[in-house]
Amino acid sequence: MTTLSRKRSQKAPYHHGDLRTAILQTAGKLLEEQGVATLSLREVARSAGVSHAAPYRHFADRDALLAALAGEGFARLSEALEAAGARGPRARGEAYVCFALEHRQRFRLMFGGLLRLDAHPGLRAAAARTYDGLVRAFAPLAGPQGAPFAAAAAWSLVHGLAQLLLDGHFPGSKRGERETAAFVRDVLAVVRFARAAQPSD
Amino acid sequence: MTTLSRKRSQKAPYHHGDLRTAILQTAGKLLEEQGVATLSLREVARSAGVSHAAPYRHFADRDALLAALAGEGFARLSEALEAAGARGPRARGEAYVCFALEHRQRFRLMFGGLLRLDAHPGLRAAAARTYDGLVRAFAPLAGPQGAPFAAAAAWSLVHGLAQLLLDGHFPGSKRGERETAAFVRDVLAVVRFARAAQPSD
DNA sequence: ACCTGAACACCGTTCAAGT
DNA sequence: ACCTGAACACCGTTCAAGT
Repeated sequence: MTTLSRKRSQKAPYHHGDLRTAILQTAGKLLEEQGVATLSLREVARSAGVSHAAPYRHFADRDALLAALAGEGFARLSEALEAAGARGPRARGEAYVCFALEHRQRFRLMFGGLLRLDAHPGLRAAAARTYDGLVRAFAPLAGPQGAPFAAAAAWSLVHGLAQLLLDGHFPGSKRGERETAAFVRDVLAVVRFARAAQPSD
Repeated sequence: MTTLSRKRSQKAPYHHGDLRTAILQTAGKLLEEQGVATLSLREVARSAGVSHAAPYRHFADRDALLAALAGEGFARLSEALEAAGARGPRARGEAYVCFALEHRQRFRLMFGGLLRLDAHPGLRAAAARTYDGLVRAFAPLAGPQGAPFAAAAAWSLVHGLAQLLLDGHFPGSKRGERETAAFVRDVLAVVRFARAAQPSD
């Protein structure tokens, strides 16, 4: 049943052309539906229509698949932040929270601590790009020596807000998208970043 | 066969007096050593010296044990925050980050999203006490109507900072306690909370 | 009341064997 | 090169049976 040479074989032969991509897609869908904890390699394989050993041709083990999914997540997050960042720092912050709320399980996988960044090449780099983007964005606002701290504070703020919203820790956070967006705006609006750090005691 | 009537039996009969507590302690130790992902009920039982089915007398399932561990965590976090809060809001924030760094896996369990707060009675209440303490602490600083937003912002800030530090997302965060504490101070020092929210566009 | 041992269905991982 | 099926050690959970 593939395009050029072969016509209507009964069963697809080995795979549908790119099993690695197919597995990542299937796993991504299952991840978002049910979370990391119950995401099994065997179910992914079943769902992709291959034997339970087939994924091992493309991923060293379950952790490697999870790391690939997290890597995709960091890349998409960076893209979303860069796109929104053009409309200013506040839009960037809101985009961060949006990403978390729209890809809940992916976000949890990225920051849940199941994956050690050091153990997976490329994953740390993908994560670092997110931070770099923030530092660049804050350089004009906080001055050269203040930028890393301001960027760290800003990232912490939106990251914590996203995480606590996901967990439902704020009273009344079960409301709709509209109300959540307003809550996010109001929380972010209350914060100011000082141009320079003060002596800390 | 209990304390009064029995002297030196060969083997302890059923358990060492309070299996529930023993399991919680063993599980807490194993959790901190190896993380949630690989914490198995069977290993806890083995490590506590009972059969693998014994824990089910005290916990409905693995999730219930994890929820109990998380509940302990929220209670201890609240205590630590109240104690430090007497020395001012900044000390409270630093105590939050300290707790996360000193109980890394417990903290991840509390906020990793493996447990749905609604599914475990008492867990949400324990978590809510943390937020309540923050709102009370921010009432004098941010005014009555600003307090919830300021408290949410403050919690988000220290929570995100803790989480990102745990994951090693800040360059150079592999240094010692001293340097980490200084970094935390500098990041927190850069943030100001406005008395009232401004129009958001 | 509290714990044990066997049993079941599932999983991650490996490996010889197939095409 | 890429995939399969059997196999192994492990796990969560249940349940009849022991004390």
